Amino acid sequence: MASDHTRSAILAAAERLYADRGFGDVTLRDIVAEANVNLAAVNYHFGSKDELIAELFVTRSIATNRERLRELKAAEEQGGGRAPIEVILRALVGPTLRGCLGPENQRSTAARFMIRASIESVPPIRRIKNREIDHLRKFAGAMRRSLPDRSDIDIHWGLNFALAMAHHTIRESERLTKLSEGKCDLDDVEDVVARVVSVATMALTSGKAEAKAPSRLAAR
Amino acid sequence: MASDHTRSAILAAAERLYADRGFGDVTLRDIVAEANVNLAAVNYHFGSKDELIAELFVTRSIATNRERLRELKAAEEQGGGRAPIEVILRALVGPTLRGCLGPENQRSTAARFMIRASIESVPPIRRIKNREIDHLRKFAGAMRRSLPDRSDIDIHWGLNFALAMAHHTIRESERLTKLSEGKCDLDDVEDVVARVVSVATMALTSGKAEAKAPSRLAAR
DNA sequence: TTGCATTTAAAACACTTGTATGAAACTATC
DNA sequence: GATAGTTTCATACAAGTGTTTTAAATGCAA
Repeated sequence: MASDHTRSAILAAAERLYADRGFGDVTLRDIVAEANVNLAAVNYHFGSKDELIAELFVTRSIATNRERLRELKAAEEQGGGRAPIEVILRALVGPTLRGCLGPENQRSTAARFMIRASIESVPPIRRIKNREIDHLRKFAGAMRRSLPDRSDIDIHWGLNFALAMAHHTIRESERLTKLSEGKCDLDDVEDVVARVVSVATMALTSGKAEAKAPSRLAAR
Repeated sequence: MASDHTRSAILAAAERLYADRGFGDVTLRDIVAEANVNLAAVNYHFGSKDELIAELFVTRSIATNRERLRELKAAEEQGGGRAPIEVILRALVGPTLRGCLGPENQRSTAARFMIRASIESVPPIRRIKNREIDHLRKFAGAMRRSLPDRSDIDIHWGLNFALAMAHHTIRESERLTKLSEGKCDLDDVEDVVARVVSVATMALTSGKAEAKAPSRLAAR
């Protein structure tokens, strides 16, 4: 692999095109034209179109997952094995939201690519997402340690709702902006994170086991 | 249009195949084989493949939207123009969840088709969904009337989060079941509705304007 | 340079896709 | 029962797809 020039040109061109026009109508010929390389180069370097897409997605998502786990681990170590639920939730949804929203990220190729991946759900990407369960289990475990009085059911529903709010906000960010006539500011990512964490925390702490220590809500 | 036999056979076959295998790998030839009709019949009766898909989706979603508005209108009339926020939220997410989850619905073709439509987001369906904004605006209006002290921003975030939880739960129902090892019971639709409504209500009533009348949480 | 593996190149392959065509079969009306 | 309009059918079409092939070029080591 002398220079990797062709290979990385393909990756960059593919990510750009997919980000702009979606997976549906970008062909290998579009990609190689954009990258100024030969058509056969894609199959030579990646084996198939699907493997190219998979590599693009894996690259971006392991970065996010690593950041998630880093934040989670740091929080649990600092709390002696038990992190506050808000911090856990922030570690869960923060990296994803920061990676896709925000004034600069909105225009970054990587961010737009990940939004597309979240919207269109093409087979190679779905396969990778299915392997994400082990990753999520770590968060379920941390949440259980943080809220030992809550049932497993509640924990999983809270996890589900937290991911729901984060992913849906990313995926439908355009519609939310239009619906609210620009009032909901998606460029202020930390505000979005705080809102999601706040609601998810309420979901997890309200009701049954609330008596002992009504956890402080995440900052507005 | 003598009998409509061919036309409805195509619709039924298409919905079944799309529900089972997704939009990605179902061709017109698959559909006409399943329906036992001629290939050209699809273009004759529907004009194009996209229009066939659109008709399938429109049929199902106007039913849901009508039910949503019916519940909303009934609630507002009963309350003299102001319905409790829980009831509004229930009208928003109830019909959708009931249409896609539940022990029988899970296996109904229509439900599985709508889940697919929610996951794959193919162009003709996306076009229709984009026209849904006016519909959602009616709910935003009702929510504003119900919670006059909340800012428009909060209202729209609440609306966004409610839809997020409902749609994500539908879309990722399989993963949630796997992740929770079957503990989260998605067959009990009314429990799911209650959970979503409860969390969304908290999102909309906590903090700033909570003082006056802390709304009763939706039943567990 | 010579030899060898890696990389690029052009072309064609094999196949699937949605759609269009034109004739045949059918249905209902006069 | 002939006719006009509708529906069905077999088939062809045209375009586009990812992938393969075969050969040429390139880079690197001996």
